[in-house]
Amino acid sequence: MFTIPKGTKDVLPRDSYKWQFVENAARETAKLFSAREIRTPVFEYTELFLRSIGEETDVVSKEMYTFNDKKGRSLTLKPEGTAPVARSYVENALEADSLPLKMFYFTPVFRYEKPQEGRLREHHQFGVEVYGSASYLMDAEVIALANTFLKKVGVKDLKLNLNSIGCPECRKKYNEALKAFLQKNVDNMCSNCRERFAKNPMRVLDCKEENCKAIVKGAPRIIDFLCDGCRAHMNGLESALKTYGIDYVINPDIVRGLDYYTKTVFEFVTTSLGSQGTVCGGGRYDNLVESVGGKSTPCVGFGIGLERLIMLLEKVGTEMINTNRPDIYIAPQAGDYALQCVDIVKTLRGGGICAETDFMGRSVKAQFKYADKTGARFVAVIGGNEIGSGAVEIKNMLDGTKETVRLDKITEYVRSKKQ
RNA sequence: GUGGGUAUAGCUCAGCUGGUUAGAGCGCCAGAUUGUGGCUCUGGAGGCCAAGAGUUCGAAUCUCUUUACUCACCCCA
Repeated sequence: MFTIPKGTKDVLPRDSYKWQFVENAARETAKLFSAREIRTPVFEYTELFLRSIGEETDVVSKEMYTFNDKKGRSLTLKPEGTAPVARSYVENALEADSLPLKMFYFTPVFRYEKPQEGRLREHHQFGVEVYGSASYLMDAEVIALANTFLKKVGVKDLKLNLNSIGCPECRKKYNEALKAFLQKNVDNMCSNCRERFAKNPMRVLDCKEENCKAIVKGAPRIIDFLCDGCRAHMNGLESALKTYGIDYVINPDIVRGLDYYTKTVFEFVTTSLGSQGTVCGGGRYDNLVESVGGKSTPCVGFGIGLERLIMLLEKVGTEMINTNRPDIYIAPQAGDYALQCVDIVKTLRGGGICAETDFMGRSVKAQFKYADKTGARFVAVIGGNEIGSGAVEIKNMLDGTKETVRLDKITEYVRSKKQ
């Protein structure tokens, strides 16, 4: 017996409607905001991710699926969706299109991690990336897009956490201040944090160790060290969010783990998913395009984890509309009528009706059960009476009522009733 | 990468201190008189009890190893 690789999941026929529901909502929302779809390959040259995400990050340093192809080129399965879009933007000179350019995508992303609740080695993201605008209005727009989508899909208890990690200039000052603050307690921190202190002191802030939590209390916050430009950006974003009517909390602790972020960072977080509560993460990355070889271009974007989102919807009991149901099931009264049923089904399908019939030689009763389970909206039995009279009783499976319809009018009948 | 936990039918789980043919619920299939679902009742199919080794007269049950899964840390979606 073969088993599925660790950290991956099949989407089964009985569940695929959930994905379709979420993806349709995402597409509709993207369209509402005039974002257009972009598709990039599942793998890229490894160098792209080293440059853009940052070699010191966990994602790059230990989580990438990297391999050599037959010509010895180093390729990597995409560990996130943003860098490939940046590569494509530069490579295809998309700045020649009118800016701002709003894009969205669906993509699998691969990270070699230890799987747990809400964390997989292959997961899927709905992502949005907007290029060309440095305005805080665009940050708000992108957040509003995410918010609209999440609302549309039916999640309620998500909290928007907002922070600014400044530009490289303010961050440098902040790191110095933070180090100075932590200096006296370095010896009392956990071993992880001692390392973090040296490499990236900001990471000490979200340590869960009680000791470190205590040490960190009262630490300077990046948000207090913003330069005038970054501060104005943040203030502007806040007022724009108020205009959109989107609630948020400033959370000085959120620091995204990818090096390309600047200024605005945000997360939509839930408490219903255990410790993997981040359903959507994003922010501004004004230096990414340049680091990938293009000309300096301001950008904002986010990624939403589809598995986590669907898990959340299941948990809070949101109804995901199942569109994978036959409109009508045509049941042969006995095997002799199978061909007549095929003929009727053929006609119905020609008219755009999703029609199904028996392929198992089952009794009428068993066919009704089957039709019920597949969610068929109507059922009609075809036998001697119907062929003789040219009319059939069509049963409405929702309320059990029946109506008599002429055999050559079934398509019109179902079409008029099905919406 | 670091720690816990769990492995028995398709799914969720019972199987007490080791004792004969391994159980339930759900699901699946089929019946409950004549061509009609959802409720109820009856019957049926389906398990090398994760794998390997050991202890024992005897192991799903005890011990060890392996593997898988899972949760938390880390990181992220």
